[in-house]
Amino acid sequence: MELLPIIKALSDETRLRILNLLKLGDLCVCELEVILDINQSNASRHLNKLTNAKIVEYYKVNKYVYYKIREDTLKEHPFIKDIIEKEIVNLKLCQLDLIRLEKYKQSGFSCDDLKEGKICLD
Amino acid sequence: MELLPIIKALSDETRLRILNLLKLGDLCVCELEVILDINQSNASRHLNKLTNAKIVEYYKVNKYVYYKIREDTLKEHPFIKDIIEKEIVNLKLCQLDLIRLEKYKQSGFSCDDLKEGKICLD
DNA sequence: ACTTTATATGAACATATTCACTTTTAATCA
DNA sequence: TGATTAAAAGTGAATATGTTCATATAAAGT
Repeated sequence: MELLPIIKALSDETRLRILNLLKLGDLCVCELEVILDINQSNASRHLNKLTNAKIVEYYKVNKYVYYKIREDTLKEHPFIKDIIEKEIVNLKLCQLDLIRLEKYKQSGFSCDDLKEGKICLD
Repeated sequence: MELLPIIKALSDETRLRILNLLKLGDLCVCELEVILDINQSNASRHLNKLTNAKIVEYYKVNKYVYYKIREDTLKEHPFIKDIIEKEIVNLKLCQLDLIRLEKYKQSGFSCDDLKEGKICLD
């Protein structure tokens, strides 16, 4: 509905990186922190912007808050989908993030393990 | 090529309004000033941002600088075209701008008349 | 050459955004 | 109930962005 807040929400590299990861599946805040190597406060704020723009939404599972892309908004504003699927792919940082995401997934670790430094994605 | 500067250039209402007008044909700076009712400095700066992002380009005719949308960039980044053609249309201000553009065109006046206050678009 | 004028740019200011650090909230688990 | 903890929210500093006024530039017309 609100075009400008959407474009503004998309005009930040960290937020594009977040969408780049969420494109492949829901993730909770602490997972995003580790994979993107950003602090909790930052992650929360950027997720809040994306939420306000209705680009993502969240749901809770136990202690964790999972974020996911809102398909209804993507359907209403196809250009967002276009950016996420076709444009972001070319950003170097996003490509590296995907490698880190893959490492994380293959590690078999869960959120509970993250904060204990059990995982090194570098 | 540079995604983020493009999205940032699009994340401002005045610049979207400019693109909304240029979509229907090239316009010079002074025409944009009058139709959008913004001052010259502002117009110039916003046009500069759009130019840097390679969304528009300019050419000179006599004393006037005309701006036009860069079709090559739109082809390379279809989401821009999508925003200009399908999204902007819903912005109230853009709709009003189109009415003013129409009035200007039908007035038969040229750039040379603009500064003399011969035209009232309200 | 001089003046005019369309556009660009510099400087100052106001506002908005981002970030790190800290505190709060709310839920979970002992 | 009390402790723990994931996430959100407050604060202030740093940076970025937008606006205006004044001036510069560069081309056109006289």
